[in-house]
Amino acid sequence: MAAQDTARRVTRRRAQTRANLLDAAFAVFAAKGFGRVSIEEVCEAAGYSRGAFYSNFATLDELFFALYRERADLIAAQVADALAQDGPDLDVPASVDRVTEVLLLDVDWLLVKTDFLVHAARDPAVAEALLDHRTRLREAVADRLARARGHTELPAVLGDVEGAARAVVAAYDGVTTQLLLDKDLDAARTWLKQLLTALLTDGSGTPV
Amino acid sequence: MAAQDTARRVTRRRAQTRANLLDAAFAVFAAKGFGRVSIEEVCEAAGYSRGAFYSNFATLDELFFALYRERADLIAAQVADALAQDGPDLDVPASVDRVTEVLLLDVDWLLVKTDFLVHAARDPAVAEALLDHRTRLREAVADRLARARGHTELPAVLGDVEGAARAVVAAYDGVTTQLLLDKDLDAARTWLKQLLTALLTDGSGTPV
DNA sequence: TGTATCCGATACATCGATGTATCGAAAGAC
DNA sequence: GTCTTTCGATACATCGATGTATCGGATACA
Repeated sequence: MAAQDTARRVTRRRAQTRANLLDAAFAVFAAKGFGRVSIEEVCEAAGYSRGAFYSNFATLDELFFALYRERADLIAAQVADALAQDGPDLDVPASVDRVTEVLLLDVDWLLVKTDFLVHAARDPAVAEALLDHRTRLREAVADRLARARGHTELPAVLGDVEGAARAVVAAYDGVTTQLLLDKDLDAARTWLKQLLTALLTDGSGTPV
Repeated sequence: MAAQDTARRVTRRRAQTRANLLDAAFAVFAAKGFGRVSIEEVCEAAGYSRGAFYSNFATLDELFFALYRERADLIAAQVADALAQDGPDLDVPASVDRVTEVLLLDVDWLLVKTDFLVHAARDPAVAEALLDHRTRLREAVADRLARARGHTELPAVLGDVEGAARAVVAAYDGVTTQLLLDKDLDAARTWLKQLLTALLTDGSGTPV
C-alpha cells in the first residue's frame, strides 16, 4: 500500500522524490500518452529506479490520478483568480480574454487532461474527480456571472446563470478538441474568445 | 505487410474475417479503451486466433485506423442525410433535432472516437484522418446554412457561414465531453439542441 | 555523533503480449 | 472432382513490463 498508514519519520527526500516523479510523469504522459507509457519510462525520465516508484505509488493509475488532481487544482485556482480581477461590473471582453489565457495556456495540460477524460469515461470513480474539476470551473464562472446580474443580460436560450456557465465549459471543451488536432494555439484562443462572446452576449457582439 | 501487393485469389472468407475483427474490436475498444486492449483480446472477442489477425493487419494501430475510417464515413453520410431532408428554407429547430439524433446516437462511438482523438493528438498522420472527418461534417453543415442564406440570418459574431459551422462542431465536441463523464444521453441531446439554438439564432430562441 | 529508521537501488522471478514459422483446412479455378 | 492457392490455427521464441525481496546508504532525531 502506498498510502501511509502511520505517521512517517522521514519526509523531505521522499516528498522531493514524489514531486520529481509527478513532474517527469507529466512530461512523459504529454509526449506519449498515458496508454503508451510504462512505469519504467517514468522512472527513467525522473532519474530514479522502479524501487522509488513502488515506494511512492502502487500503480501507474494511482500516479496519474494524483498528477491530475494536483494540476487541476492549480488551474481551477487560476481561473477563479482571473475572474476575480474585475469590479462588480462584468466586462465581458476583458474577462473572456483573461479566462481564455488561463484555459489555453499549455497544450501539454490539454493532452494529459484528455487522456484523463478517456480514462474517466470508463471508471466512475475517476469520472467523479474530473466532474469535480469541471464543477469548480463552472461554479467560478457562474458566480462571476451572477455577480454581474442586473448589469449584464444573457441570451435567454441558455436559461439561467448556471446554463450560461455550462455553455462556457462546453465551448472550452469544443475548442480544446480542435486545438489538439491542429495544434494552433493562437487560433484556438481567438476562436474561444469569439465563441464565448457569441454565447454570453446577444448577436451584436456587445452586452445588451 | 498487410496491404495486398498483388491481386488475391480468395476474398470471401477473408472479407468476412476482417469485418468480424473490426466489429469485435469496436466492442472491445468501447468497453476497455484502446490503450488497454491487446491483440489477443480482440481476436478472442471475434472468435479467431492471432493468426487471423496478423493475416489481416500488421499492428493494432492499423486496425484502429481502419475501424475509425469505416465508422466515421458512416456518420458523415448520416449527417449529410439528416441535413438534406429540409426544403430550401432552413427550419432551425427541426434540423437541429435531426442532426442531434445522429451525432449523439451511440455512446460507444463517442468513446472510441475520443480514444482516437487522443491517438491523433500525438500523430500528425492520424490527426489528418480525424480532421478529414471533422471537415466533412463541417462542410455538410456549412452547405446547409449557405443554402438558407437570405431566409435565415446568423449571429454576426460568428462571422460567415463557415464560422457558424465550426461553432456547431465545437458545440458537438463540448457536449460530447460532458456526456462521456455523466453518461446521460437524454440530457446531452437536450443540451446540444439548446446550445445549437443559441449559436444559430439570436438571443430570443427563434430565427431573426 | 551515534543510531534507529526510512528510502530507494538492485536483482530476481513471473507473466503477458508480440511476432514468426509452420501446417492443415477451406475456397476458388478449371 | 482435382488441384492450387490462400487463410487462419497452433506452437514456439522472444521481449518487455510488472511486482517483490533484499540490502546499502541517507536522513532525522537524541
